[in-house]
Amino acid sequence: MQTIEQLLESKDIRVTVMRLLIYKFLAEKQVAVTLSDIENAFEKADRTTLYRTIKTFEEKDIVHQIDDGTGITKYALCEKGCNCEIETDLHLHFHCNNCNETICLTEHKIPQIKVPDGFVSENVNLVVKGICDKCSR
Amino acid sequence: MQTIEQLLESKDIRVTVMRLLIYKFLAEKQVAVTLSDIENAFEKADRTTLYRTIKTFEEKDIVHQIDDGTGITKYALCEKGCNCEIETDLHLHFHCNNCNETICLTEHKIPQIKVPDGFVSENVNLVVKGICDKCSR
DNA sequence: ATAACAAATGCACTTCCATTGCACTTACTA
DNA sequence: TAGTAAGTGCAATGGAAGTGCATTTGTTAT
Repeated sequence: MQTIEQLLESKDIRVTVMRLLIYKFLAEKQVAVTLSDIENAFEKADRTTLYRTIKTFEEKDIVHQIDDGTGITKYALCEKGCNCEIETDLHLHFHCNNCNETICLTEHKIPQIKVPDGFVSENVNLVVKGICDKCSR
Repeated sequence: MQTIEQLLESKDIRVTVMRLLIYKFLAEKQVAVTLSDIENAFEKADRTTLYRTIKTFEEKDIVHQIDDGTGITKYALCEKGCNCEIETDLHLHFHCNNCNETICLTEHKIPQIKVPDGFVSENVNLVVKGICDKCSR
């Protein structure tokens, strides 16, 4: 079990207090979060810092960006072994129309999508919308 | 073959010059367009009018909204028989990373997606990104 | 230890798109 | 044809993303 510090270092990310806090925040959350969510959780920190931290995490494949169709980009921690940069590893996201939360269904891989001749598929984004398990109970 | 006027009337949309023009514009386009695209095509018209016209069309299922991940919402005319409000009729969209255009692949239905127990799927949004046939030649 | 440098942070500002309120105009209806 | 409802145009707002620059913090080499 490696510490967060070790994880960050292994990804060539300098360890700072802010980054540790943001990482922990993301780790606690089971759902994808918006920048505003993070902002509200860290009222003392500047939005720019949070923004750039997330961008750094994204570049280094610590978080991945999710576009769930709400118009606001969300972010979620990559799971161990999540190779979100590799096309074949893409998982789908579930957006709850009730609680408005977006969840990574990591174990649900996206089926191979056929595109017409001449089209080259590089990337697939699949969002299922509906009611999540918490809300459907 | 029904005229555009008849189509609009059948959907309870009052026929106006502006609406006819916007409909024709959308019909000519083979790709999904942004509000700005429409705005540029009708420099004399106000942005608000275009915006609200599109929203009206959307409510009446004449156009459907596409979120291709560029952050800018696009719109495309529903094909005849396109029941975009019905889950099983969802088609996928292809976004070209080169020319930045988004195309409805109407004939490509989205495969049935399985979600975990407790989750209720109401809607599926699938965007494939890559290179379109025009750009890959 | 500390000077020097690089990276991280905070503040202010900008841009872009979506959306709304209100006044005015156009189109249907009695 | 007058009255009313809907459509349109102008102005303004708001939210989110992104950038420039000064300041602070952390790292490295002397």
